Amino acid sequence: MSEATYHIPVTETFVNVILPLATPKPYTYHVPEELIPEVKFGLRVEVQFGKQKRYSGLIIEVHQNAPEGHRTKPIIGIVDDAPLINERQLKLWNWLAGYYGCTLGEIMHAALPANLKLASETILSLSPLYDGDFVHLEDKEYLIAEALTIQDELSIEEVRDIIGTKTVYPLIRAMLEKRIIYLKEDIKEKYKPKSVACVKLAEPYASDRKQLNAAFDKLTRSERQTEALMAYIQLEKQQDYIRRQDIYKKVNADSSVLKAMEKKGVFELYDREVSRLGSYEEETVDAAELSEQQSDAIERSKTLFEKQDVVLLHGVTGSGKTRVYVELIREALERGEQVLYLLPEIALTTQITDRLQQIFGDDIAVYHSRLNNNERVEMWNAVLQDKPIVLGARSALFLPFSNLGLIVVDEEHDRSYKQHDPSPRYNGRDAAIVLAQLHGAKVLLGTATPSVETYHNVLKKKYGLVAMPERFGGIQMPEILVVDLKNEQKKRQLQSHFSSVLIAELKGALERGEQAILFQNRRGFSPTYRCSTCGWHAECVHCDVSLTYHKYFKQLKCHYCGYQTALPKNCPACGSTGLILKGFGTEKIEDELKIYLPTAKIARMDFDTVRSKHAHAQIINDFEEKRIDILVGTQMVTKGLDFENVGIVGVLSADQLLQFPDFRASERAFQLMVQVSGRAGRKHKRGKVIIQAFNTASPVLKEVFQNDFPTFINRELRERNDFLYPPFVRLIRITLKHKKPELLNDAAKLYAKLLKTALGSWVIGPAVPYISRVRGYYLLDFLIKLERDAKKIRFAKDTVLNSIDEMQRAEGFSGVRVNVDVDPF
DNA sequence: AGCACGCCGACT
DNA sequence: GTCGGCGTGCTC
Repeated sequence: MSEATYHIPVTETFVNVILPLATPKPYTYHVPEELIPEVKFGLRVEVQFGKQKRYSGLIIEVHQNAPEGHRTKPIIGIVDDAPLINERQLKLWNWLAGYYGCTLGEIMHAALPANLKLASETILSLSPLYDGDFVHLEDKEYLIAEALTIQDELSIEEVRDIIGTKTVYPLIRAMLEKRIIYLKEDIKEKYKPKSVACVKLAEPYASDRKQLNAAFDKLTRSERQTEALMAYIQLEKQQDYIRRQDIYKKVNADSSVLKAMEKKGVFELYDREVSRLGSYEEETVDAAELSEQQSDAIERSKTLFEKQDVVLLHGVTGSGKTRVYVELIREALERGEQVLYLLPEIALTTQITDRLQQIFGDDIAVYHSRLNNNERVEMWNAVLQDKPIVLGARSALFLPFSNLGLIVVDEEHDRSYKQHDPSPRYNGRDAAIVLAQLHGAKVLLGTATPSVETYHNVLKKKYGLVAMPERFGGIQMPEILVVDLKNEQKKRQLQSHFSSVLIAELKGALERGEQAILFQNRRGFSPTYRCSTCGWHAECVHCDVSLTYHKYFKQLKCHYCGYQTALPKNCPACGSTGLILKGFGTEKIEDELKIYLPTAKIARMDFDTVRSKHAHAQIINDFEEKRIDILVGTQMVTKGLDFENVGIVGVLSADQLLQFPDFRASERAFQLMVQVSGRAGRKHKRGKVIIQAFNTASPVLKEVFQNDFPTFINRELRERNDFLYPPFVRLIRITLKHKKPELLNDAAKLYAKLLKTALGSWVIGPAVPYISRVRGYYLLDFLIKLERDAKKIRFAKDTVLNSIDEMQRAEGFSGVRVNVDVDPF
């Protein structure tokens, strides 16, 4: 043999992995030889990240390019058999990260169900090498060692609790060195399939029924066992699989009976994995017959879709938009395509889900915030296995669709499509349009009150338009009355917050057996508690907001951070006892209505009354079944509810809607008032809407009153154009946060300089926002207005992000938190 | 998001 | 002095 040993040049294989963290970029790991054939896009791999933590990350690239400048760690293992995401999803993620200025990790964190994101936990145990002599231990070491004799394992968090300090690592390291304890890093699969205890026939009986007699012969001595076998044979005819529980119920047996039969070789006991997602058991029904307007809308949508990707279905409340969606969904299914139907979270009531399930049965799955972590994983898997229709809130657009043909974005105008708090701050409607493009799918935006940007896109012919101006079944639009509260006050007819007209109409409705909905855009009893002598008012200690009085809890509460405190009897500033509650919320309306209408059954629907899991559905159900006469509520009562017997809808204070301090106040007020009006008068009779206002001169009120969308949209577009607001410009809001106001100011000055050097006069700020402090953090805002020019916008976003880095690199500013919000309103 | 390192104020 | 909090930088 020659001296030259043939060294086969093995090219190393690497994978780029995203971790569900806010780190800016993917990380590169090398792949051990034995795993090379298995790695591919979309699989989760277990990797070490940092000194000891391990995570499951997602492979987004497999390549042979060794990274320069640093070593790589190996991947520890592969978690999945099949990819968890597809390439289109990654494209969507990349678009979101680029557009909304966040990291892929943050997107991944938002996109994947919690139970698919695995992270290791550090666990302490008592070392078997340790002799158990506690004498030489320090106090804290003793505490830990003692705890470990009681329970075998401790998490880091538990150690912190025992010691009572935040820093525990030095202690842990010391104990490790003394070999008192050892550490293990556990990464556990969090998803647990649900299984049920089942039973089946053992062989040979399972495959050869003729031998069943022999089985019966084995059981002659036990009546129970014979019965159980008979029960099995009977159940088998109706069910695909038989739960042991089914047998127990039928023959009053317990596990001992089946165990005995297993021993005799008649039955086999096994556990079967079952879905947590309920299946639809009832017969599906045909959708209702189409009205002429609906057939026209369907035809027109289809024609428009030949040339356009996005169509707005502008249909008044009660026009039957859902019926149009149903038809278009059905046709997409017939073409073998998947459909995503998006709704704002709180409109995802059983009213809409039941209706669609009756039509589509098990073809539809519902994805909403009430699902638990295991159910979410099962939804994810169901979509991986090509579930045809998904109905869900905005996060449903992260599900692993392979073949979308249609996305319905219902209540397109609804602002809760925009996520505000944790990054990614994305708009579900806009992301849905991008997702559709990636699939070559069509988007149907539906609403009775189109958003200004959507309608602008219609006017620019970017989107098609289908209008449904008539209500279904020839029902009339409600009659709208605007009541001038100044006038009522002058005539001394105002009873608390109720005009004489409203009270009279409510009484009339009750007498006729009709129901009513009252809308007040504030929860709690009273939004301010103030001193009539010196003007002091109760404020949150952590936030720059006034505290709301909640009568039920007898507490003042902060709606931003949850802080609560008792009502002081004397003014903390001047000692005066002249403290008064000012303003009103839903709780007060409910309370006082009971005085004026003592016989009415009144209920309230707001954040405070729907906290528990089924409360929301319960209230809606009670209202449907007429156990409630008058429903008082916040915006919740405006969304996605269809009731048949609502004679009166009241808006208690239109002023509050119109006074909001941002450029969307008019738009939102118009939408809310029209939406809530739409709840009135569905069957047989024309409904009435009563809008109370002190300032009746607002053009928006007139536009609502006259049901005049064209005038509203024209006026609104003109104003947006004049004052440079969306849709004529793009907005980016940057919020800087820090606990120390002086430091925040200095950081903001530096940041302002950096931004303004690059972007000039488009930068507005730093400005103290409407709420200047939240949860102990002071806030300063920047607003950037940008021309709608892709290159300039890209440049601006890069500048925004780079300047954050630069600002934070400056001495002392690294602790300044920064939120970037693209299209913030 | 952790975790280590290093600086600094409040205790023995 | 030293302990523990907190700001800062880094993780393939």
